[in-house]
Amino acid sequence: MKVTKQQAQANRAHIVETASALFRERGYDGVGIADLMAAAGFTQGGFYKHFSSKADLMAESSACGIERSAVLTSGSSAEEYVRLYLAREHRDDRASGCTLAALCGDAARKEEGVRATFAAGIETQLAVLLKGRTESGQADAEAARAQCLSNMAHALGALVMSRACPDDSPLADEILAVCRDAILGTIASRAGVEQPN
Amino acid sequence: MKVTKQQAQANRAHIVETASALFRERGYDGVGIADLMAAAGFTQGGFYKHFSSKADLMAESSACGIERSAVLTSGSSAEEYVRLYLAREHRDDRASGCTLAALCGDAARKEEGVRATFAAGIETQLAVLLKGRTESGQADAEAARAQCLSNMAHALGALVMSRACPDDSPLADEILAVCRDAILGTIASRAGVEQPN
DNA sequence: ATTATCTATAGATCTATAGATAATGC
DNA sequence: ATTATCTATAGATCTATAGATAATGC
Repeated sequence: MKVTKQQAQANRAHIVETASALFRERGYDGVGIADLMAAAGFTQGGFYKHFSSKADLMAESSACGIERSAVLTSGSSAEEYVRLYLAREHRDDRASGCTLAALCGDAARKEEGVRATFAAGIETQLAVLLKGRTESGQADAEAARAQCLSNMAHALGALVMSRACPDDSPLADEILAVCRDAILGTIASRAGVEQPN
Repeated sequence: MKVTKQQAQANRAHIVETASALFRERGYDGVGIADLMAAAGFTQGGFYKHFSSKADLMAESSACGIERSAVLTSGSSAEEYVRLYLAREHRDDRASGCTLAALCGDAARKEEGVRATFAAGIETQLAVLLKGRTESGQADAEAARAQCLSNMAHALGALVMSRACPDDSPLADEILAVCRDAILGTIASRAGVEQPN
């Protein structure tokens, strides 16, 4: 029954990734330890050799999911990012979509450890969005940070509002469309102002 | 033990309001029937003479909470609304704050009935925001609707992101501040364009 | 007679632990 | 000898129902 240390580490990582997807899909309270371990191919009893508690796993799997999408999107332009983020495909696929959007409502009610992970994740995603930009002055750098943070909140709000609507609701699509255009507008107006410099 | 029909109706309404606040504070899955009924001053057994199921109450209490804030905010200007919505006081008081923001993440995973309530609530709130405005043409009316919907998503996103951060986190305050300024900017620029007409 | 509320409980969860098993690792 | 995983279960939930109680409503 015992496996090699290397295999045990791989099993642990697999449990974290399975949890990341399941939590995004059903919420922290919608996934039991037995559910999760079965989905990962194990029985529930083994869980506590890997994690000290469910809250411990909530923080670790959320950090993993946020890190994963930061890496995935680090090559995209701001415009591409917005278009993909506010697409129907993303809205309808919570399990592999944005962790911040899928779980921020749940995280707000969980212990400090989970929320610290979220704050760190927001900073990680913000760093990705700011990566291509090279503002010269202090004031410009602050303005760039403010604009990216505002755009993140705008896109996240659109996604969670759209998901709260019934399936195939026109309103759900309208929300994505109007916010996509509004955010793309802020990106375009910035390009218009800065490129001439 | 029995009470008058009038009293029973009042008791029912009181349970709905208690549920509305508790759900906003702890989420749908964070409030049990026994919890709720005790908070309202009853025992759990009486619940099912008033409601057919917990899901039934989730939809009704959410509709009640959304309706309540629509009425409350119907006298405010767009600017006042944004300032109150993105204030620390609102962020830190989920129980009496925006129902859409407090529960949209939960609602996304609940049955169609709850989500239909949310879509209707978004339209209700949108109607309040558009009330003072009298656009002449079809195109202007559509643009006004798009802008209000976009601003709603932006503000809601800022609130839920801020709430997902640890208590007293600088990032949580920063999110509120940058989004408040960004949204106020869209309102001011509209005023600048339209007032000269 | 009807019924709003109460007490009590059935049946199904869920987190976490205890102890057994069978493989690794020294 | 150690330990990753398994089976089994304790103890605490939670939704919903059954039946008793004591008041209203006709």
